[in-house]
Amino acid sequence: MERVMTTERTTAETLAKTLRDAIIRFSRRVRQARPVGDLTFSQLSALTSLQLAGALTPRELADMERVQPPTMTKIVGKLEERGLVARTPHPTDGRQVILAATDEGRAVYAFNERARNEWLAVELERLTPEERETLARAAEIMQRVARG
Amino acid sequence: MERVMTTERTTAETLAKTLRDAIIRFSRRVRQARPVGDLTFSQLSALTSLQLAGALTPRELADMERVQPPTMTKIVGKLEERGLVARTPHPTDGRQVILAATDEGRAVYAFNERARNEWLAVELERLTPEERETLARAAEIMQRVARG
DNA sequence: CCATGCTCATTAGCTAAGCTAAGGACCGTG
DNA sequence: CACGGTCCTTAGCTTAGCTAATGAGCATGG
Repeated sequence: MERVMTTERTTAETLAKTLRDAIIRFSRRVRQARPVGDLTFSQLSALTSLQLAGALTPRELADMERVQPPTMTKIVGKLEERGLVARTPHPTDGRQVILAATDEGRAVYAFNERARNEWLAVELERLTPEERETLARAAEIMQRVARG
Repeated sequence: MERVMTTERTTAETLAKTLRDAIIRFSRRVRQARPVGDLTFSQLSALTSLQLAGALTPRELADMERVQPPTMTKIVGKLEERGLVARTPHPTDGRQVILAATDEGRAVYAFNERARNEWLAVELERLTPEERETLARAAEIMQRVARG
């Protein structure tokens, strides 16, 4: 029992390091392939959450995206500058605002949903179906871990 | 054939989005769990590469880490401030320097190799062996994709 | 030996995004 | 009404990503 736990622990630690390294390299590579002017990871992720949820308060969006509210204020500020997100007063609470994707934001979201020229999608296309399946499963596991 | 390719393309695009979302959430979560004062992802990754390679020029390290040289200059500067990395003149080229981990840097690396209290390692320990295997395989695939 | 083109690392300047602390407006409750 | 709590934003700081520029140094050809 002690030996089994030690083995699992060693495996988990090695995996933690391996995963961290892989993610940082992968993320950098994807970022480098992003055309200048396109939305950043954080912006696109926020827009996606907004689109899927319909409308959210900044607090809700920050929680969903796993950042603190001031960070989300900044990200949303950028999206708003680009006309992709709009704010309206909250119906019942004067402290709050409601964020929602604009028509243009929805168009950008839809475009990203089917970005045929995107470097990452092209690279993933070159993997075997098994490898893609592995990545899909890993993504699901990571989302679960991130939710805590 | 056309249908198969369309299916693969759709799958790859969906996977690209899924993977991006998972990675950004996961990365943020791991970052939030990092004790104040610990090395950042980028710093730890650079230190790891240095440790494993023994010694590198800034250019080599930047290439290995997939960033531009000025970025690596900054990251290394931080590591140097903390006494984890040292510079020596290049033996034959006056333009270059050699970077290597210090004794302290090696100790930090070794500590991170077996960080038993690290949040991520603890979380990974709670997964099934199959799930860990999936993540390990995914990490390998991501490294390969990142190398291009 | 000299001129030239190239390479190296760094600095400068900018952007983005992460955090905590603080401030002001607003809400809910006793 | 007073108070405690919540909301979003601003302020201030850090880290890290990029491109452009700079000055030192190297390699090569004449």
